[in-house]
Amino acid sequence: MCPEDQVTVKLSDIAAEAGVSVMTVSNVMNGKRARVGAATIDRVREIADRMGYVPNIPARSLAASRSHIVAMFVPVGENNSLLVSPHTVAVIGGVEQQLRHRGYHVLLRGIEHEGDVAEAIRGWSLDGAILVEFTDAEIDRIAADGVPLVAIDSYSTNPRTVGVRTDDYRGGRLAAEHLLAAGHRRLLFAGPPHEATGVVAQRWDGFRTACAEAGIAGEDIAVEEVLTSFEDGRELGLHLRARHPDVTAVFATADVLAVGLMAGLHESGAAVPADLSLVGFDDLDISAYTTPGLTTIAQDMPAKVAEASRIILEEIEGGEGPRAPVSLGVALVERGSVAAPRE
Amino acid sequence: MCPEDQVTVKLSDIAAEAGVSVMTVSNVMNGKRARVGAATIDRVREIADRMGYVPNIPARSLAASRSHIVAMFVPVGENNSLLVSPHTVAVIGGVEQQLRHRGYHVLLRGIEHEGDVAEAIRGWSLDGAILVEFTDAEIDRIAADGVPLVAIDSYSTNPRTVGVRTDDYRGGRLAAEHLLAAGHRRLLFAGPPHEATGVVAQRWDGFRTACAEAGIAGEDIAVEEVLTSFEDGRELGLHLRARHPDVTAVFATADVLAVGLMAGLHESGAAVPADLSLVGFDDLDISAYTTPGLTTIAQDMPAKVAEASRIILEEIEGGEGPRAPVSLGVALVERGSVAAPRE
DNA sequence: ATGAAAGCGCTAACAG
DNA sequence: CTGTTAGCGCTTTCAT
Repeated sequence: MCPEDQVTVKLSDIAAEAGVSVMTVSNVMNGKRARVGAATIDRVREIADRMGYVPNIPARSLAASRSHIVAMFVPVGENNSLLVSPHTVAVIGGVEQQLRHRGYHVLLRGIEHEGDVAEAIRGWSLDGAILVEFTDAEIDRIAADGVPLVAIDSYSTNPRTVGVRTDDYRGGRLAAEHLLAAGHRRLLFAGPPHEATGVVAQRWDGFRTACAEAGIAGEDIAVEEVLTSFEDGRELGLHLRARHPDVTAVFATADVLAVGLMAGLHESGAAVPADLSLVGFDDLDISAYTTPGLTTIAQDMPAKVAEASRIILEEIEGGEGPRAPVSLGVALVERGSVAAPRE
Repeated sequence: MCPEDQVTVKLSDIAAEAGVSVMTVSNVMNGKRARVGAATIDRVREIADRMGYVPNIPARSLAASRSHIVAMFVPVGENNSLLVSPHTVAVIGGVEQQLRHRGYHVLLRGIEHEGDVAEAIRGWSLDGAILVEFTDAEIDRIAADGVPLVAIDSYSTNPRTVGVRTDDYRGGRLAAEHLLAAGHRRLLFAGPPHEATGVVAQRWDGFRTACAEAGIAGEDIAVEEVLTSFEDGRELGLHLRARHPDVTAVFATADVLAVGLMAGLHESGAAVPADLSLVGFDDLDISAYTTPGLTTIAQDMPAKVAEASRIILEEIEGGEGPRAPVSLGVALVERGSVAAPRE
């Protein structure tokens, strides 16, 4: 199918054909235009195309100790595979596209043991890596050196990594303010343990602060620690009214959780938003599909992907010096799950 | 952190330390146990650990023209990134885990142009590749040679690929039989165009055949061509009763579609299953969360992942000869979206 | 603007 | 069981 179906065309083949040295061809192929005459460039290009040249990536990586590969690391639990959350999926897919357009490749790698990260970086001569779904504590312990590391949704202060995340504090505030504006005073905060992840801690902080400004003390906010899953949300929903009879509104730190909550509430005979108002976080696709639609704090996923890609690329291609973490904007998306509290 | 923090420990360093040749170390590291004495193995192992040896993957790939890399190729539309469907996500995540445990690595690669596949295979010295979300027509055109290729959900007869898919024909039958058993006679089949993908063609075939056996001719089955998306399903749901006043049951070829349909029907004032029964396909997580729960044809995703991984690995490690495609089982999952037709 | 030499770290193939 | 000899295809460095 290809023009001249040589099994393997290499630089030296093109060099011979063009009557130039291997180095000249290499320079042409790598766009080092300053080092080669314009006429030569065109001729070499044409010959390479005609012969169906495909660069050998391992050879390039070995010689240059630079791979043009960026790894996406995702921790794997004992249970099973990776790519659990829709959020992670969006990040990985988006970053792959950005990097591909800039000539980089994506290695997808589940991490079982600490140390796998550093090992992979050395073994592959990675140009950079993006850490997804790691806890702050895990990121704190990362010791890989000399390679740009972007950590998604991290509040770790590990100086080797730069964090890219949503403005979670502001998101927490928005949720509280919206609920308070609707007239609610008895609130419940539902999410995973605060200490584990900075993300949740920030959302709690924003939520609590807005409440405090409205005269509601932190101790007066009910808190339920639940895992971020539909099932855990549903479970909580089933017993919510029994456990918190006076609560009139819930802020769940993730939409999956909120959607599960809604299902559990329905099952238990409670109506949303008539009996209980609900605000989620993320703005997943499914949040528009529930009945009622879920009012939620939307993350700016395209921006997150773009920033993560931009930073890793900049750091790889010459960037240096310490760099501040990036926080992306949030916005309240009103659907139908919030109303005034029942009298 | 590592024992002796050499920047780069290579085979020759270990060889020198152990007083053996580089080849011996190489053999030890690659588990070619037959070629090395037991005592030597232990000693070399110990030294390698102590020095913190990490194999250089590009070097290995170059020398062996074998990369231990399996690519996962996903087509990218003009629109944006890859990893769209939950289904694809599960496949990629699952396969990554299986391969990692067998010492292979996963390159995730969006495909923009035909030919990118063959180019990547050559350029990376890939050991194999898995094609996800390609249409049969696209797979027909793939010309890469000499490398095992597994195509997920493909009915292409391209002899260079081996298909791993669900028993879609049987799934179509199950859906029809369930609806017929509930007493429905006026059915609607909703899905993307049949010709484009073998998957849909098979489901239609099974559906139609079961209907025929019950005395319902193919012409008497209503058909709506819609894209596999929530929005398209919703759109259809909104106008369904107007367009097909006598239809009492719908088979949608995907759960996302079915869930959208359900939303549209609700909006239009139609009740599921009182006014209209609904069967989906896939058994996504969300299908358990709708109200009512969606009755659907479940795919055996773990089996799909396991088979795809097993086949690619077998083919890489010595397998040869033509191999038959694999079809995984399906099962009807009854939730609440099917009832007897209204009189 | 172009080329020659040297070697990246590893493995295949054969020799002992 | 172990060692030797040759590269894999490319880029670096330095010369011209």
